Amino acid sequence: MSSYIDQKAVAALFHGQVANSLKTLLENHEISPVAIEPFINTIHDSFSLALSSIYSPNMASHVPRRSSKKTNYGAEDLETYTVDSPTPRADDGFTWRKYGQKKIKASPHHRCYYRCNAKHQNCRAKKQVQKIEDSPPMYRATYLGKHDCKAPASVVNDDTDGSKMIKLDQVVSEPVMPQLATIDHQAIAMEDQTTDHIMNQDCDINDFVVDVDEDQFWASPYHPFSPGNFVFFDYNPFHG
DNA sequence: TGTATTTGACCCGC
DNA sequence: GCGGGTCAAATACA
Repeated sequence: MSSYIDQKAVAALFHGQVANSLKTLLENHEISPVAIEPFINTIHDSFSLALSSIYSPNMASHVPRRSSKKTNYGAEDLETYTVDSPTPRADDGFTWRKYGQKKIKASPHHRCYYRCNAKHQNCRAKKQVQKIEDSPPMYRATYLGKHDCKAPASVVNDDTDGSKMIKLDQVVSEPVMPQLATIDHQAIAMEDQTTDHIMNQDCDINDFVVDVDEDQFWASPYHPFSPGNFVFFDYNPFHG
């Protein structure tokens, strides 16, 4: 458990290395103060996420846990995990279709039910979103089951120095791949709390960490400043 | 007109 | 019976 926490914190800190890009842009006078804001938000949120990963009592919520209730109407034994976020984000890389909303007794807020809306793909993944705090606003998304559909992002190999590159199929305003990391054989979703801020400011920065052949890294396409370019933050705590 | 959302009813486990 | 999850008709919207 602590291993996962450390890795998540490290991952978030690596994410904060977007500061390097900001530094370069500032040195070259390439961007305006307005354009800087997404970077600042990214850096700020990355460190906040890192700290929360270490200290937050909610960190246990990121651990995959079995659903205690056996409803789901014939669904298989689903592995679930939860992600807390200050925004009720829906753009987590998949298209979700809302199919229900329920008032929960134990909470003053409604719980919303979504299922994967992948076209022509019989995906049975589901998602529940519920507001768990008012101030500051905090939402908890519970993901149930695995996606049978193809994620809207693809992984391609890069010939250079063994790096692997994430290529988004969608660009601005399209959903962002959720940050799925597999650590110790546990599926863990790492919420990118920064993406919403950035997306809301019409800045196309999509960041995610993936696990490919046990090598983890950040890939950050920095549109519109350097369209088509990806910045890699090699991250591999195992190979230190 | 097709698609997504809303919402009350129904189903199921405890 | 209660509470949570799902269904499906009605409604909204592009």
